[in-house]
Amino acid sequence: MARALHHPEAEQLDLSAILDALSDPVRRGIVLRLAELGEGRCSAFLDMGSKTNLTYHLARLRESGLVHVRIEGTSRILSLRREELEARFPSLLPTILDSARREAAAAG
Amino acid sequence: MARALHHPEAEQLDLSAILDALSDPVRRGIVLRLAELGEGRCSAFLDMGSKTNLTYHLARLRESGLVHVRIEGTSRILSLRREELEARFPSLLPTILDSARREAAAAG
DNA sequence: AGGGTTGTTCAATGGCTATTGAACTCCCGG
DNA sequence: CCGGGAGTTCAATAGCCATTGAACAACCCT
Repeated sequence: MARALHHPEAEQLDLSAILDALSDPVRRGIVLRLAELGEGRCSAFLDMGSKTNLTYHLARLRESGLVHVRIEGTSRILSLRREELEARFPSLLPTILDSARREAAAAG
Repeated sequence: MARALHHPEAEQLDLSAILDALSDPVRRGIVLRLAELGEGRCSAFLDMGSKTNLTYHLARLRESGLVHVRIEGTSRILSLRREELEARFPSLLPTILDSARREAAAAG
C-alpha cells in the first residue's frame, strides 16, 4: 500500500474535476453516504461495487479533492472535504447532494 | 436539417446527465454565456470551438435537458431551461454557474 | 434560380472511463 | 510468526468522449 496519498490543495480544486467526479452515480452514492456518516472506511461501500471498482472510484474522489483519505492500520478512512469545498465553491456540494436526495426520493 | 429536435421531459431530467454535461468546460462556457444573453444562436459560440464541435456539444446540452433549441429560419436559437431545472433541482444550475464564475474570477 | 449563410452528417481518430478477476501487499491479532 | 482481513496493483476489455475535415442540406435574399 502506498504510504502517502496525494490530495490536491484547497486552492487547486477544479470545478470540471468536481462535477465530473459527481456525475458518476457510484461516486455520488459514496459521497452521499459519507455526508450522512461523517466518515467511513472503504468497506462501508462494498454494496456499491467490487473492491477493485471501489478502489478506482475512491481514487477519483480523492484526486478531485472531494474526499480526504487517512490511513489507519489496514483501513482507510474517508471523509468529505467540506470546509475547503465550501470556501472555494460555496453551496456547491450541499446543493448537489440535495439534488441527489431529491432525485432518489422521486423514485428515479 | 432535422425537423423535430428531441428534448427530454422535465420529469425525466437526470442528475448524472446534467452534471456530466456541465463538467465539460466548453459546454459550461456555453451555458454561462447563455445565462447572460438570455438566448443565442449557435454562431454566438464560435469562439469556443469549431462548427462541428459546437454541433456536438449543443446536442449534448439539449439531450441532457439543460438547453432548449428552437429553429428559426436557418438558425437555431438556444435558451436555458431555467424554470424546469429549478423545479426539479432547486438552486442547482445557479449554484454551479456561480461556482464557474468564481473559478473564472480566480484567474484559474 | 443562384449564392451565401447556418448548421448538420459522416467517418475517423486517440484517449479516457468503468468494470472485471487474479495476484499481491500490508498490517493486526492470536 | 503466521493467518486472515483490508485494500491495492495489474492487464485486459468494451464503450464512450471530444475533436477534426470534408461533404452535405436547409433556408433566406435578390
